[in-house]
Amino acid sequence: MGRKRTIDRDALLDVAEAIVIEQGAGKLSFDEIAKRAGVSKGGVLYCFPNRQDLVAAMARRDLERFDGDVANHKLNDTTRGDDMLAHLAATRDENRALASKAASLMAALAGAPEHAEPMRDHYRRLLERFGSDNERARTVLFAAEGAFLLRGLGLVSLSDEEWSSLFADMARLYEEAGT
Amino acid sequence: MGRKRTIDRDALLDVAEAIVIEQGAGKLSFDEIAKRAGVSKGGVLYCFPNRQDLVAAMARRDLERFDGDVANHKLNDTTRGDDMLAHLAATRDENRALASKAASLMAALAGAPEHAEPMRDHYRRLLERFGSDNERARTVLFAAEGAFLLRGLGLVSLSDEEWSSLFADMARLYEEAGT
DNA sequence: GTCTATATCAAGATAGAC
DNA sequence: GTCTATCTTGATATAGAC
Repeated sequence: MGRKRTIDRDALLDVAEAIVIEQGAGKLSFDEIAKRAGVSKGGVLYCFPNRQDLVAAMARRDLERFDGDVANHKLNDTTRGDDMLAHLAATRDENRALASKAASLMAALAGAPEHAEPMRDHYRRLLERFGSDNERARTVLFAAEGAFLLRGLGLVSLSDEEWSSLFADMARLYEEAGT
Repeated sequence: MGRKRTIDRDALLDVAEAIVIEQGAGKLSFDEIAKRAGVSKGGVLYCFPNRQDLVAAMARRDLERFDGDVANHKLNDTTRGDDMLAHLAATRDENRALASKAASLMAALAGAPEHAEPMRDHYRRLLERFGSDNERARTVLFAAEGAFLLRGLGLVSLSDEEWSSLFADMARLYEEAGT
């Protein structure tokens, strides 16, 4: 067994994710992660030197998952391979618990310029891809993100029907502009 | 002098606001408020029994100020007394530092259902006023809030021109739908 | 190189003195 | 009604075991 036993970073992220989903980002602590993961607090801190790094890692993993969702929607859906329609569909279908966690993470990262870089990068790419030559697309993008964030933060409640028709309206706006 | 000397809650909120603007909501502490306001930490905690109450009070004051801004835009502007256009104009013109603070507070309140009530109320009223019979208005509202939040949280950067034209597009969308 | 145990320090909160 | 003293928790740093 030359194989070194190392703490599974990804498993720690799973645990952290569960805590955030259950109790919100505010209740996320190294102690709690350590307890649930069955390692020492120091072990957790060896993997993630501080809170911001931990949150940033969670956000990064989340963004990758979301990009995967978008790619799936591009292939399987009524999006006809259109990037924006796939993005809207992925945002619309995001699981509520995960959306709430994502919003919570974004909030936790704000004001930590250093660690928010993956997040800023995500939005930079979105704006480049959609917004540079198409003003309407940019507006639609902000509408989707606004709805996603406000629902995720628990600041608005929308029924499933309202949610669907909201995103349908966004898609309509986007497609009309392309005409 | 039967007049009891009481700590000026509003002055404490001013101090807290200054800290959040300078250093972000994460750096807001009772110690710092007490030091700057020249009272004891216990005195501050007497006025605001805990962190969430403090943040909630800041948010409430903010929302009142914003409502005032909207009212002004309704009177003075090219909004022709239209509620939505006034709301868009007020959101567009929000001072950057204050917007950043507001976004920071929203983030801090999320996940504290109890204390986020004024905020949820704000959005509930907005959706009732604008979104109940007009789907397009709802979409535009989310676009404005999305842009406001993402910029406030420092996750997107938009030039002044981009910002203006984004809000111009929202106003256009809203007005077209009313036709 | 990876982790545990322990120490330190900041900040929220409480009890009770004034 | 305000302040002092103190408790507790959690983030982070360090020392050194494996």
